[in-house]
Amino acid sequence: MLLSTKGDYGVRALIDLAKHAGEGPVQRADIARRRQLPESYLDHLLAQLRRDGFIRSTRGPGGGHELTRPPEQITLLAVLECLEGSLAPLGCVADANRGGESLCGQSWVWQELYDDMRRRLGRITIADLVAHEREHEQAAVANYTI
Amino acid sequence: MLLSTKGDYGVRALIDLAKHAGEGPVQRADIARRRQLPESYLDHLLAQLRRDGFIRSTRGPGGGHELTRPPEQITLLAVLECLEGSLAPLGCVADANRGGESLCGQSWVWQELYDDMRRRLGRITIADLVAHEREHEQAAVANYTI
DNA sequence: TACAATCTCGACCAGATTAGTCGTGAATCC
DNA sequence: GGATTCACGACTAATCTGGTCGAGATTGTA
Repeated sequence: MLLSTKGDYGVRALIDLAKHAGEGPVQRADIARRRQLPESYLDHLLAQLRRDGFIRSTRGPGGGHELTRPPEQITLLAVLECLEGSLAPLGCVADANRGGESLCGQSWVWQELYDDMRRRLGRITIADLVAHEREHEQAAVANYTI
Repeated sequence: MLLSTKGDYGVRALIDLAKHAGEGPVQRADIARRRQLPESYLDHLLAQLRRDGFIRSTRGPGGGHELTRPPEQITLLAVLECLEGSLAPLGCVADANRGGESLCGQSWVWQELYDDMRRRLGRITIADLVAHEREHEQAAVANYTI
């Protein structure tokens, strides 16, 4: 498994924030409820996202979390590397890409795959994910009214 | 990290067997020495490869391990799925691809990436890896003689 | 038949990671 | 002052990783 729930949950949380952008801070409890995430675990993920500058948080009544940038400027790649660390498929590929040295046997295979994956994830933004989610809602509504 | 050392070591072992195909059984100790793997750990990997029909093993003096098929017919995909289980990047993708049900939020992204990776790995065989290794040896020798 | 070489298989283990929970404290608003 | 909300670190249980070890089965050879 390339990703743990950290990446998954974290992206879901950012989608939620993006969807409520411009409405003031969004509370942790609301994110957790809407996205079905354990709130106290979400806390850790938000902390990481804050440290890396994806969100800003304010305390006290009416406080909560907000994106620091428009969702069009937040790539899936950046978010996942923030929450998961390197996405390299194999240790030796990660080493090599951090200026390390030896590539292991089949790493030419992995390097290609890795580069391609990063390229793709670098082109997808949180805004894309929100758009996709909205489409699905639309579809659900359409089904409903027929 | 998508892969653990299991996949890595297992592939290395199969490359070794492919390189010595037609010379009779290859001993675990020799594979371990040549490929720099812990022998008793390699034991487990060979057991798994045997259960899945990639290799055949014989005991007693002169015994060892051999490929059951020509290396051109063994894909990297098959080997890795044998040793690592599903290569799906995310749990929900694995579920969906085993006839499961719900795909999670961003899974359209992952499904595409996953399909592409499987296609690629399905086209690479152990024979390709051996060829690649031989080339590198050639290159090393060439450097030497200059 | 004895013995040595090999694989076979399961038990065991230490350390890391994952996926959390919980509690205390700090900031903020009323 | 009290309620609300985030901040942060300690703690935990379960699982995975990357092994080691030992007793036993099988086979070739002298």
